[in-house]
Formats: sequence, structure tokens, C-alpha cells
Amino acid sequence: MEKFESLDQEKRERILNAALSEFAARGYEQASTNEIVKQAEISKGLLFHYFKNKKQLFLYVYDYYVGICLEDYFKRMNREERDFFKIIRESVAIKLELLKKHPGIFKFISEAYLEKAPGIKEEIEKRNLKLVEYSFAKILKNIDESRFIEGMDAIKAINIISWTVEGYVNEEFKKARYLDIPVDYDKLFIQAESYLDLFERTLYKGGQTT
Amino acid sequence: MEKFESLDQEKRERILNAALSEFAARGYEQASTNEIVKQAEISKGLLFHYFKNKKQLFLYVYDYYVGICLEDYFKRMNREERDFFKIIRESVAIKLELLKKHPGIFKFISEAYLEKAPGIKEEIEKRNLKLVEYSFAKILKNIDESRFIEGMDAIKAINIISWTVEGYVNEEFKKARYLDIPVDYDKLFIQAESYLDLFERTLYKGGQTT
Amino acid sequence: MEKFESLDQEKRERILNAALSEFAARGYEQASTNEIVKQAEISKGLLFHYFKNKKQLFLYVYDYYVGICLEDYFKRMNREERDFFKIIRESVAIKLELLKKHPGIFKFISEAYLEKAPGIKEEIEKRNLKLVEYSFAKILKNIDESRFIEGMDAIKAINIISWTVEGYVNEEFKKARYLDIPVDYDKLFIQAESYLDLFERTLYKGGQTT
Amino acid sequence: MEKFESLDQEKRERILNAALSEFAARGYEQASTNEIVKQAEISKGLLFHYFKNKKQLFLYVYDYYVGICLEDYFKRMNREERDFFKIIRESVAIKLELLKKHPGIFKFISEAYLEKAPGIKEEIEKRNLKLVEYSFAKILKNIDESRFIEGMDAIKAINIISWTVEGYVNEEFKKARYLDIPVDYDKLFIQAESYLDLFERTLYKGGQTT
DNA sequence: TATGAATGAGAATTCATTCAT
DNA sequence: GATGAATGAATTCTCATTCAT
Repeated sequence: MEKFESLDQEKRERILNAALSEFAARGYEQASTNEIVKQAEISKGLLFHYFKNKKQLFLYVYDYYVGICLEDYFKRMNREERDFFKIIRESVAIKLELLKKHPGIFKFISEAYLEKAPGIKEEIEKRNLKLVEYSFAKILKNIDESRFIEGMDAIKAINIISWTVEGYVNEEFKKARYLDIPVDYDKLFIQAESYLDLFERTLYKGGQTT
Repeated sequence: MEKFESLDQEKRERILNAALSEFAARGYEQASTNEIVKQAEISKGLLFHYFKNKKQLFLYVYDYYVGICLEDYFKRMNREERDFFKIIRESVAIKLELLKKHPGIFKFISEAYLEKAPGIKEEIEKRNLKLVEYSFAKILKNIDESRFIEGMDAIKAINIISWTVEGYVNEEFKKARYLDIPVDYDKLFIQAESYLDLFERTLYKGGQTT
Repeated sequence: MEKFESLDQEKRERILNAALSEFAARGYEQASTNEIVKQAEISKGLLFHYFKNKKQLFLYVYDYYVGICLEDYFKRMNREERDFFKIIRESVAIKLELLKKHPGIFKFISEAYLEKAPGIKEEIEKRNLKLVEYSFAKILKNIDESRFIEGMDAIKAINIISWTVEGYVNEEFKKARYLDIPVDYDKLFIQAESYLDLFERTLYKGGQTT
Repeated sequence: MEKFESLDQEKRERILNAALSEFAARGYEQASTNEIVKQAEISKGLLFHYFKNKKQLFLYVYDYYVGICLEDYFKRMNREERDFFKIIRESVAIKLELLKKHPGIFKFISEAYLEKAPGIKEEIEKRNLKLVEYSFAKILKNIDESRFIEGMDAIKAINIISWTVEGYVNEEFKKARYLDIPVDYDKLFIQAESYLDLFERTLYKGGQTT
């Protein structure tokens, strides 16, 4: 791996991009290392010189691109904010912007999440668990829970909201794939906002009357 | 196909179970017919005596298990009910019971939905389209929408609720798989109920005060 | 085999016809016993009850239909004829008529001649050799060789003539197959006659002047 | 294909020979790539590293050996010759020499002509059409037809002669195979010459008297 | 460091033949 | 005699990985 990292940036990115697009397009098992080396314009042997096998390559690519996303995310998040919905809205906005900026990455990351290949599934799940705990912890640390309606807490709220927003986004992606049209990110923003409005109205005390 | 159907039940189920678990575990492309015949304890040739190819086998297994689910569902649903939350509660209950009875089925069915294999994707989508229209229509036909809070309608409500319940169930399954413990279905029921309570309180007019 | 022969004629012919058409259409190796039993409307097991394997079936069918042809042939040949060209003309005529009457048979027989499957090739060759010797002997026994030009004998003459006529017929069949049109048997007769005329003119003494 | 062509000659020939003999012996469909790799002493994967599939391999082998034949042929033919029998004699001689040098080639090429496998038949026919037109045209262009007897033309003559010579050669090969002795090429040359003498005497004007 | 030829296990599918009924 | 379910070796082709150069 140090071998790979001491490569000049241009070549490194050629390889990472090639792997990303192949894995995103065909999933782990179906992705062809032949295709990757062809696209990256390197030899077959070289790929296996840098990465000991397909699995290691996949996980490296995963960590690399997840890293990029997280960096973006934490750079932009205001860590002092205590209002739950402000945090959530900002998170959703960042995610949707990343989605727009790097559509391939998210496709790759979200399909990685569905991988069934043994050895891959476990590794991805391990990373996700850490990630969720970590980012939940970050978000929940300073939350002012006093504003929630009775019987509601920040975790429940986050769950409902993130499952709903994810559910909605997934459905739009599926629809787009089915109809073979590009995803309409503007609509995504607007609709996600409308779901957030709804939850703010219903999960915050006195929200109904506003 | 008649060949397969005139088999004695025990052998038929051995084959269906073997196929179900292999397809659920590895997806269509990666599933190995070798593995299926080994698990079903039949010869390689025999599988192709019953099903002309892997695709036909997959779709047969899909239709078979979807059939089982639907039968259960429509047998138990009261078709005259007009109260949204009663319908939803009943649906969730039925689904969770099916989940308990055939844990593999839902995994298989929901992963089938994501298949990319050409020829499979189209067939599954065709079936899903019919199914979704049919069952949504069934549920929504008689709904009394006057009880929802302002800005809410039955479709939005169904979406929020089903995404949330699904999100919750998925998470519990993931946790169980990660910790290598069996899924606690009782907890699942109780928690799902508590989410439904919450939504009833917040999405129905005057719900807050009850 | 006695088993097969003590079958009622109708069933026997159903089987023979089915085998003939499948072997003629696809050759020995590619012919499917499945197809044969389906066409003959008998069960798989029964075929192998009558014939111990595919090879035996093939050779039985071969002998059966060659037998039919030979019977026809010897029924019509005048055994006292001593004039070479009269014999040849009659032979060619009979052959072409048989060809017209049972096109499937000849296709089968002539393709059988080209079989490469081990065990089949040898058997067919053995039969052909016998057949050729036998019929050559028949034809040559009484030939009046005095009318041939110098340096020519009956065997050479027969060879040249039969190779030419065969070559011509083969070419027409190939052309027909290539252009996907039926063979024009009338043209075949006429052209074959014209080649025979030519040989009579050139291989018989004084032929040129007639 | 460049991959295959940049192989060292020894290995290339091992593969070509193995393929030639397997295809010649069993035909396209029945030929086993397993057998070819075994005979060529290469691994299974390697064959498909060079040729994308069996069909491409077959056609490559075909073109390769046809190429060898044609090269030999056109290198030796005197293009200015106008005398029909000189051309024919030279052609026959070349062919018989090729037959002696590469006994498998002609069997392979002539059997390729009879292939029924879809995708193969068409390709071979395409190549043959070009070839026949081209070589017939070459031979017939300059022929002096005035020397033929009445009612004879160059095409008829070529047909008779080539069918006869081919018929003769085939028969000798069959005999040799049947008796399991090597083909006697000297006898082949001599006899073919004697048939050509005969035809020259009988198809050329005044030939009889010489 | 870099190459790409070479490997061989494993994939889906076919089919003559057997055998319990 | 008659059935057709059952077998399993054989088919072509793919692909991650290795290794000599």
C-alpha cells in the first residue's frame, strides 16, 4: 500500500478513478480487474503489485472515497450548533451537494453497502457501524433535547428523519434508473426540505401551531 | 415446470429452499447452481431437467415466495377498513409475522429488486410494478384522509411510515447479523408499534392531545 | 433388435422416420435422442430398450434405408444387358429417380458417408466398400469391353463417369443449399445425360464421328 | 490475434497443428477445445487468451492454412500460359505436392466446406465464393478454347477433370485409411497424370490420333 | 518497477444412458 | 413392455492471480 501511495498523483488517480467507475458500474464480484487495468492504462501485474488482491483494492478505494466525503462534511459542519433541525438540514444539504458533485462516489458507496461477497460485506459493515456511531456521537453531543415533543428524543428523531430522507432519495434513484433518466437533484433538495419541514412541525413542541 | 410441480413436496421444498438461500446469500449472478444442487442433494442434470436455465429457476423461486407472502397478506387483511392507521398496523403486523416465519424470504425478495443482471432486472421490475400499483391501490382506495393534519396525505404518510419501519427493521437485522445473535422479533413488534404510535400522534389531527 | 422388429409396423415406421429426419438434419453427433423420441412419440427409455445405444440405432436406420434403395435398384436393373453405356444410363436414371422419390433418405445416406464420429465412420465405410465392390462386380461382369477406345477399360470408365456425375450432383446440391432453393431434379437429369453423351462420344471407339 | 502472432514459431505451430488435427478429425462442433489444449500442451485459459472463442480459432486456422496453399499455388503458377492442359497439369501437380507436404490441410479445408454450424457455414462460404471466383477467373481468363472438341468448353472440361482427379484421390485416401497403410503419393501422381493424358486425348480435337 | 503470458478452478448447460417403478 | 426422472461427465468460456522476464 505504501507502494501505491508513493506513486505520482496523476497515476494514482487514474487507477482510483478506473476502479471506482468499474466497481460502481458492476459491483464487486462482477467488476473485472481486466477492465480496470485497461481503463487505468496500466498492466495487469502492476495492479497486483500495488494491491495484494481485488478485495484489498476494493476496500482501499472505498476508504479513499469515503474519506473524501467525510472531509468535506466535517469541514463544513458548524460544531457549535445546538439546534437539532439546523444540524439536520445542514447535513442533508451537504449530503445532497456531495451527491451532485460526485455522483459516481455515492453510487459506489451506496452499492458497496449492498455487497454480498464474503469478506467484503463484513468489512463494509464494520466501517459503517463505526461511521454511524462516530457521526451520531458528533451530532448528538450538544443537542438541546428540550424542544422535542413528549416521548421523543434525538436518536429517535434522527432515525425517523434519516430513514425517511434515505427512503425518499433511494426511491428517486430507483425511479431514475428504471425510467433511464438522470436524477433531478433540485427536486431532491426541495422534497427533502419539505419532509424536514413536516418533521419540524410535528416533532418539535408547538410545531403544529407555527 | 409441470415436471417440477408434480414432484413430491419434500423434494420440491428441498430445491426451493436451497435456491432461496443461495440466491439470497449471493445474488443472481454469483449464485452457483453447483451450490444449489449440492445443498438440495440432487444431481446437476436434474435441476436443468426441471428448469430450463438459471434465470427460469430464479424467477420461479421469486414468484413462489412472493406468492406465499401475498396469500398470507390478503387472507388476513380486512378489506373494509377505512382507518389509515388500522390498515397500517395490520400490514406491519403481517409483514413482521412473515418475516418471523420465513426469515430468508424477505431478504431474497428485497435483494431481487436490486438485481442488475439483464433479463432478470426487467422481469422483476415488471412484477414489482404490478404488485406496487395493486397493493397501494388496495390500501389507498378507501382511506379517510380528513383525519390527517394539514399538508399531509395518505401517500406521504405511507411513505414516511414504511421507510421508517423498514429502516428500523433493517437496522435490527444488521445489528443481529453483526453481533451474530438471532433477531428478537418481539422487540421488533414492540418498537414498530411505538413508531406507529408516534406517527399516529403526530400525523393525525388532534393526535397530540390524546 | 428382434424386439424392435416384432413391433407393429406403424410404430416401427414412426421411430425410423423420426430417427431418419433427425439424423439427416443434424448429423450423428448433433442429432438428439430427445428429439427423436419426441417426434416418434415414444418414451426415452423405450428407444434404449430397442437399441442398445445411439450408434446401434444410427446403423440400423442406415441399413434399413440403404436396403430400401438397393431393393428398388436391383428390381429395375436388367441383368443381361452387356452394353456399358446402357447400364450406366439406367443406373444414373434409377439413382436420380430414387433421389427424387426419397430426398430425405439420400441426404441421410450421403451425410452418413461424411460422418466423422469414431465407430460410425468405420462402420459406414465398411458397408460402402462392400456395396461398391458388390455393385461394381454386378455391373462389370458381362461388360463388352471391345467398344472402348484404346487404353480404356470398364473400371476406368466407370470411375470417370461416376466421379463426374457425383461431382456434378454434389455441386448442384451444394448450390441449392447455399441459395436455399429446392434442387431442380429435371435439370439434374438433363445435365447428367449430357455428360453421359459426352463420355459415350469420347470413350467409345468411333464415338467422335457420330 | 496480434497476441497469437507475436508468439514464437514453435508454440504457434504446436497450437495450429493441434487445432488443425482436432478440427479435421471431428469437425467444428465436435472438436473439443479441451483436446486441442491438451495436444498443444497449453493451459485452457491460454487458448482463450489468444482467440476470443472457438469460432474465431476455427476461422483463424482455416485462413492460415488456406493462405499457405494459395501462396504455394500462385508462387508456382505461370500466369502467361494459355494451354488448358498445361495449366491443369501444373495445378494438379501443385495440389498433390501440397497434399504430400501437409496431408491434414486438405482434409480440414474440404471438410470445413461442409460445416453446418451457424456462423461458421456463412463465413466459410463467404471465403469460398471469393476464392472460387478468383481462381477460376485466373485460370479461365486466357484459355485458348479453339482446341477443344465440339460441344466442350473450358468450364465443362475443368469440372470433369477436377471431379475425376478429386474422386480418384479421395478413393486412394479412403483405401489407405481402410487398409491402414500410408498413401502412396508417387502412384497418385502417376495415375493422375494418366487420367490427364486420357482427357487430353479425348477432349482436345485430334487428340485421338496422337 | 513493470509487463502480460500463463494458469486452472469454476461457471452454466447438454445429453446419452440407466433404472426404479 | 413402457415410462421419464435421475445421473454426471463433458462441453465452452471467464477471471483473479502468479511469475519469469
